[in-house]
Amino acid sequence: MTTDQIITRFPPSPTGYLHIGGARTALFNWLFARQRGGKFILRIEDTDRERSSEQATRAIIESMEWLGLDWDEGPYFQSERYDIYNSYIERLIESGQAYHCHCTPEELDTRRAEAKAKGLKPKYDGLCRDLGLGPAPGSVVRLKTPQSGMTQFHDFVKGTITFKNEELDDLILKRSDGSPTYHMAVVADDISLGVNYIIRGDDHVNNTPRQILIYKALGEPIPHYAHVPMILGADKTRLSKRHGATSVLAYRDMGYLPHALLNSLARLGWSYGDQEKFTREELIEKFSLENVGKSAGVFNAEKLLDLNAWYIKESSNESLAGQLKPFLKGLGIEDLDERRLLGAVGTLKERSKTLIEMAESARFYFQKNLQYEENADKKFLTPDVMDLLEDIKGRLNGMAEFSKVELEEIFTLFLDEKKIKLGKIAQPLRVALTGRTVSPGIFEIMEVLGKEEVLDRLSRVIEYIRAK
RNA sequence: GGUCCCAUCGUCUAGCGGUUUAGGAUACUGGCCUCUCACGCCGGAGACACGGGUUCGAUUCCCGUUGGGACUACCA
Repeated sequence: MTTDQIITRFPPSPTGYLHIGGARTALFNWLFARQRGGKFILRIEDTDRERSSEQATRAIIESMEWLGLDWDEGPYFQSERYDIYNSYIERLIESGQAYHCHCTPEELDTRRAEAKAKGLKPKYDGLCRDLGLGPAPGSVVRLKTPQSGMTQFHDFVKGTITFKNEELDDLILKRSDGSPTYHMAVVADDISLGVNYIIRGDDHVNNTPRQILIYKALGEPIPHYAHVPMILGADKTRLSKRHGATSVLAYRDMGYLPHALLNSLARLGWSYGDQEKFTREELIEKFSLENVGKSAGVFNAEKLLDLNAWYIKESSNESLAGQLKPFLKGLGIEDLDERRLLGAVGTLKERSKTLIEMAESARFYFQKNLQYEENADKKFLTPDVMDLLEDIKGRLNGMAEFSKVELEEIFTLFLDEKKIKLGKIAQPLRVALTGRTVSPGIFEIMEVLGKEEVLDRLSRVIEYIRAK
């Protein structure tokens, strides 16, 4: 049994950051390879030297790493593989499947314009096709495309797609400056790297017959194809900067968990019944090209936010604490007490949708000399709660075990004696301890803060009210 | 213009001829819970683009219309 190993690849061109559309393509390739025990290759398509940058390459790699999409081979750089492309082009010329063309771009333009004027297709007219020309300065190499018949392929998501060969023209394989064109480089790379499953955006559907023709001319086996629908912006047009955050790294910086993004990307275009949440392992196990939908979709940032909140809630305090630190640092909070951080995260994780939000909510735990928010101050730090706060302070001071359970007991007793509801004292207390009207439960906060800190903050607020 | 692809709630989607008063998620919304916020729970509103076929029966199959998208380069 010759079960060929499945080999997939992700070939971004380093002309910008990795956006979520590219990330999803990478994800699908990665999932497919991982599920089938295959190999996943990263290849940087940097043949366009004008637009490619090293910075973009770094951003792409950083994005892939952050998402945890690890590759088994590469990154390969097309700019370093010209010898390979040339050898394939030579093969094609020698076998008569490609030819040298001396038409200049200017000539082509005018002939194209003429053809268009006559209502004909603006494709290459084949002038040099049978001239048996040799290489010359400024000449290019073109593929001798069959002029009749069909090129057909089976697509794992779209089904069978057919093109008439007469629609295709003799595409250029090698430019006049000696560099390979996109189609040539892709095919040569995929052949030489053994790529046998090509999963890419459906903007490549029209490129597929051209590339298949190159495979055929070379006598190489044609890979399997799956064209996944594109991701659109909210206005249903192609994703671009004006659609807000589209780069993977932007989501990292906005405090999203990598798995939340991954999960959300997986569900955009792919589905598994009604299931919405998947672990990494489930994604690998359950992914299938058959369940990838055919139509383009709009990225739903609100849903991502909800997923993120859910994954934050599910994460361990330890893991969150580690991920939260850079965000706290961004707020100027550093060198913090590890125990308190862990406790803080524990109280905040079920009420934070992003790590940024969590960091902001966590501030009060680490700040000395809290600023009381103006409205909170006015509404809750009033003279009539002074006595209650004093009383509580005394009781807390007498506590040996400063835990949530003990605190609740103390308070139950206190409220009972004073014949008041918790609501009466909870908000003033919250403002005293956090400076704000919104926070985790007051007993949780007190436990995390610890007895000493709580007493400090109470003393301070009592002084503050008295001084008013 | 030509070629190719696509079309279920605002959005992501389930549905693969009858089991559907079209299900889930999110967002919106009413209520409950409650020390604030959030979570959670219960409920509401919200979709098969249109027109022809095929069929006993179409959201599901076929054709057309409309609408979107992609490609059409010596970009990738």
